[in-house]
Amino acid sequence: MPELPEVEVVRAGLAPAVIGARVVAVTAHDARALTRHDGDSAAFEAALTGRTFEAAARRGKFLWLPLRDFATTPQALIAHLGMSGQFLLRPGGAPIERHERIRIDIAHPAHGEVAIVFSDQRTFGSLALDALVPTMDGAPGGWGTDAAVTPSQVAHIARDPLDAAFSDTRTIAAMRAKRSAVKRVLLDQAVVSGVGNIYADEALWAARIHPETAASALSPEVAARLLDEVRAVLNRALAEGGTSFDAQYVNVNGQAGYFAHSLNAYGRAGEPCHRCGTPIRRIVIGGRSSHFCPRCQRKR
DNA sequence: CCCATCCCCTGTATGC
DNA sequence: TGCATACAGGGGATGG
Repeated sequence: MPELPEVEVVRAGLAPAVIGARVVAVTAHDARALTRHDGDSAAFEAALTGRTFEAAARRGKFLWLPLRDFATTPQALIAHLGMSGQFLLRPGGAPIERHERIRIDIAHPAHGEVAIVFSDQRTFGSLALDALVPTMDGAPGGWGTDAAVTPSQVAHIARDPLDAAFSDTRTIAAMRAKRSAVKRVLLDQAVVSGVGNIYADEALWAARIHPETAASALSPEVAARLLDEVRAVLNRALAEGGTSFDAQYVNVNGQAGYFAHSLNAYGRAGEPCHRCGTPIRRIVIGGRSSHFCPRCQRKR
């Protein structure tokens, strides 16, 4: 479940099940789900078995579960869901899922035996064990953790707009330093994280900005308004459990979110704009489809 | 730095 | 009906 709201739904679902739980067994069915891991499947299984999860954290679209220290370098199990990754919580011994890639059997002091199933149709998602490194700004690494660390693979990812330590001022400056189309800049996880193709289109529609506008051409005020709309749409989607078009995008219990009903631009090519009735247009920017209202979102 | 292109995969919808 | 093609919410690598 790719974008921030969907990933946060997963993080929040995992947290109560995994915090304080000990890994009893790990089964990596498919090595493609370990492309981020430095080592083979056997090494991953061995390194994770016996460890205890201490938290469930997230920054942007990255998730990580910090592991209780073994008096070595602090580590976390890191996950990126890619396009179609899912974490499903199942009873211990539950049958294998259709696109199951990795299974982590845990024992929780209160909930007993649970299987964490990482399932992924398109295999762009992956898990890894990664070292935790200090954050640049000394603030907590992300949602769900007080520790000022992130996995090394997350160090280059900007804070997301729902992060308490997110800086509007710095993000606006970073956006305006780019001459690329604002749509591309919203998708650049090193500038602002957590925004994907759906919510970029929705925020631009709400802010009435044409997606091909150069980010550098936005005034500080307009950039600030765009950022406010990004935050607003992420919060609304989160409140509705995320956006689900099909069975790929579900929470840890396999349930879909409701935000698809609230979309104003994404996937609505040819349908009337909810503000002015003009048909929504679809163009390609940076190889990704972009949906906008040609009347409300003028290029200036 | 910026940009376009390609890659990793599987499944579904669409057009011929 | 079969077959080819386009497209899908991600990110990273590469070459110009």
